[in-house]
Amino acid sequence: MGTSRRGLSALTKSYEPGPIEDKWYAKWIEDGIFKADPRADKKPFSIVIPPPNVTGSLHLGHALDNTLQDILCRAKRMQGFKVLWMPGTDHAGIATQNVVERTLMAEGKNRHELGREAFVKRVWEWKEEYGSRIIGQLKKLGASCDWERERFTMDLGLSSAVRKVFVDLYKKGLIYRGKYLINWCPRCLTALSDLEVDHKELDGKFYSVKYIFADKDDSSGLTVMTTRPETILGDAAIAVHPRDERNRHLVGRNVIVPITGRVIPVIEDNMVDPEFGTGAVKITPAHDPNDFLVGQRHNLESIQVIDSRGIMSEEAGKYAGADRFEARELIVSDLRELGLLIDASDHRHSVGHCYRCNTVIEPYLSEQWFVRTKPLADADVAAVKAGDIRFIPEQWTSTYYQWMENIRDWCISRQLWWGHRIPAWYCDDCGGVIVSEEAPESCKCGSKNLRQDEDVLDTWFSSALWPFSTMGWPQSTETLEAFYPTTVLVTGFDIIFFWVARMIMMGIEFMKRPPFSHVYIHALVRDEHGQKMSKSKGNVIDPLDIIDRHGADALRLTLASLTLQGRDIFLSESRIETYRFFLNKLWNASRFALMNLDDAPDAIESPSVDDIRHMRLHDRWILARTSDVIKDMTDLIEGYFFGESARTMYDFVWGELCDWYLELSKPALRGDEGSDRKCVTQKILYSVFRDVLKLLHPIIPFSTEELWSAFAYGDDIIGRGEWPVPADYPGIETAKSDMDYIQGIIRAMRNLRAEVKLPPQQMAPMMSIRLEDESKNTLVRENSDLITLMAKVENVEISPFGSTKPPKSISAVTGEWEMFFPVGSLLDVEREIARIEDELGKLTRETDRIKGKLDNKNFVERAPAEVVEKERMALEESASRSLRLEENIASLRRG
RNA sequence: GGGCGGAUAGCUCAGUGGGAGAGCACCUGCCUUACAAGCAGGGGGUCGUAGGUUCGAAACCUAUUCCGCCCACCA
Repeated sequence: MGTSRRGLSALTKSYEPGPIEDKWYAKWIEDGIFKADPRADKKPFSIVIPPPNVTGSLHLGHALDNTLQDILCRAKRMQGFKVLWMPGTDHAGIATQNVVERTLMAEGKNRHELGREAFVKRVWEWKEEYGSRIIGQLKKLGASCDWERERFTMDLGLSSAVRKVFVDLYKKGLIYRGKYLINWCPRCLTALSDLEVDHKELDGKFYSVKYIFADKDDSSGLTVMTTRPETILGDAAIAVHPRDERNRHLVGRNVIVPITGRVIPVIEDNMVDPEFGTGAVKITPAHDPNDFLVGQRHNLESIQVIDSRGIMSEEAGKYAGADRFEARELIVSDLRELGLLIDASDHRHSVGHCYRCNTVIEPYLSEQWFVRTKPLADADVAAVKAGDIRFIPEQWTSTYYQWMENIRDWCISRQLWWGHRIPAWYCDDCGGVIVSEEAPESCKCGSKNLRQDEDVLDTWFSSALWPFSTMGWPQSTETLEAFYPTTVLVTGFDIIFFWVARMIMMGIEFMKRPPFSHVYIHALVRDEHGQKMSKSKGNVIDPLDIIDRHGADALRLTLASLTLQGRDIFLSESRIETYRFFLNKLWNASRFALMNLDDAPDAIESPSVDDIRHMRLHDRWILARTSDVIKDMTDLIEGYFFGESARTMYDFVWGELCDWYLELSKPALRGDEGSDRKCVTQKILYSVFRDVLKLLHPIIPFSTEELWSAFAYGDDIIGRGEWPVPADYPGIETAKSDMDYIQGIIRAMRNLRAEVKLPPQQMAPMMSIRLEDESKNTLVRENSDLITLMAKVENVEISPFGSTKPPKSISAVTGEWEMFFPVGSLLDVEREIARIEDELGKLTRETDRIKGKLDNKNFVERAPAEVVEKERMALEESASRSLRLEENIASLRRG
């Protein structure tokens, strides 16, 4: 007996995550296993992290997103890929500026007192202090990013990429500047893109207002309906539909705007729905997006009565200085007094809100920069249609098309201080505009009075470049060469338009290739009742708190298990416990195995083909099932079936390995030391646990790593280990159906025991069980005691019948105590040889077919290289498989 | 208005043509030398509704109801 080198004594009696996790994370970093080597001679696999906001603290969305990415990266490393997982953070313009402004406010200051330069400096300081917090939290989760490559969207390199992209698009005419009606947040005091507006249904009033005709002798008028009476002050026309029989006679007449007394024309425009309301619409070009378009078509004046702060402007006359909502009330009451308010009915309608501060958006006329998106979007739709980009689950494809095909120009300028300043300069002398990557010395007119545009870019502009800007673009780098395009993007559906679509846009435009071939869209994490988690509801589960109490592995396993394609995740504490219990089960099963390997020779190994002779049914069965699970897991990971893969392991480890194999292996393990039976069982434990730990490692890296080291499988930490390969022992396929049969019988017997209330540990001399088939033939008669049964499974006898399903009926009779239990079978050598030979035949025919194909000159020369390569690999594979099968036959004959 | 998803056990959800399942909760019995964070057994569902296809439907088709989400310029 060799000295034990296994770490049983080091294993606590139950699974305690705390100290293990920090220890292993430090070791992984020290060993540099997360580093991506672009020069490695391996197939590439790359992911760029969805950069969390620097303001952020790890929430469950991040936890899920990064768990899934980590599972993929770790599995791919084990499968022999060179893996790059690119980490970093986003400067998150408005969000970060708001946070820092709040800290200023607490000091009784505001950013304007500080001035732009000092304020931006202050944000940088804030970023240096807090920006790394989320990175530390990702490490807690176990994220295997290549941290040495960490990027920030406002790094020097990324900033120069931003300027280059801006200038290029400007030169191509895809970026322009102009005065348009945009979404404006009166609190943040900046423009927002259409996407940054949240539409919410609100209860409001629908006011019917009378506009008197301007003709001196006519005191009648027409009625229009509005939800925003305060904009009456900015009315420039009344519009009706050209084919509206009810109203078309009004066209050409003039009406008097209530309160202001301004005289405006009645015009015709297709935008009006003749069926809706009175069929006549007031047109306020400066305060409504539709009206703005009508105003442009008819060359109407834009009268701005609300300013950037949402306050009525000088143009609003006596209402000037009032808040827009106050003004609404005042005007309604004035209209009522004037007798011009016909009606005010309740009306539910959708109102835009700022996605950052929830303030009601004001359509606001101002000078902004835009990206002309239509020409870019066409190529992006084409890329998805051509299959260059695949959405998983597929249903998101149509969502993407729908948006891309109806895309509108993207307002990219923001009136903020934190962000990438727009690289445009204005000449105070000639009024010219210079767009350039670097600050120009002077204007074309020779003037040096140049001012840079005050605005910064939408934060999503820089994140749109993330997949290539982080890899060093616009320089050409080894990293880009090796890892662009990335393999898969993993993110939530909430940023498909904000981010995914725009990355595709920029990737195709600047790299000529889509930035990723797969987009895995995962669900939202909600609370156990399906409610969105929010601080106000008090239903937030903090992942860091979960990690503290249950460990990162428990959280990761829970999230992975609940991730089923296309379905939201409802999370609760009790659910996390379920999976923590699993970790404990795995832990204790490992302790059991280690205990029984402890007296094994040091040089323990996997079972060999010759060992099959000493195996019992359950031995062959567990090897077969392990092989199945390896194959399943490989496919499931490849297809992004996270929930299914976690479930597969859960069910296999708990329901098969622990519940059945470990129990059935006990008699052999208690046998004489060095006996063939004991030795072969030890080999099986050794090899099955090795494969199980490997398969679980991507999902629960910390605990598997700890167990791996306790098993002393090798000096290599598990992250460098290879992905397991399905073993091919003779006789294991038939073991599965035979085992099914036995399990059926055992379950039936336990059932019966419970029904007749047979105490545990007690033999039942007066009871036997008779199992019958459908024709009432007695198949099995057995004493019901479980221990006896186990002993019987151990001493297998040859079965006279070949049924693969348990008998239909079972009845208990009292009678003589009779032992007769022909369960399962020993390996039927002749039958197994015949089966293998049959398989070998099929394999030979397949080999011949491929050989023929490869001998065909046309095929080799004309077919795509990868197809030919695939066939070559298939040939190699089947050749080595034939060899294995022949060895198996030889071994069976020897035995 | 357009699009998408869901409806299966008390709860949360698997199950893509042939025995209705898991976890949690509940009941019964067990501290059996890996694990009481465990083991064994059990109760509980006309698979939203109505048609259709099929020898056979929880699954496929059609219609319908309810719930959730996304998009959209309904003044």
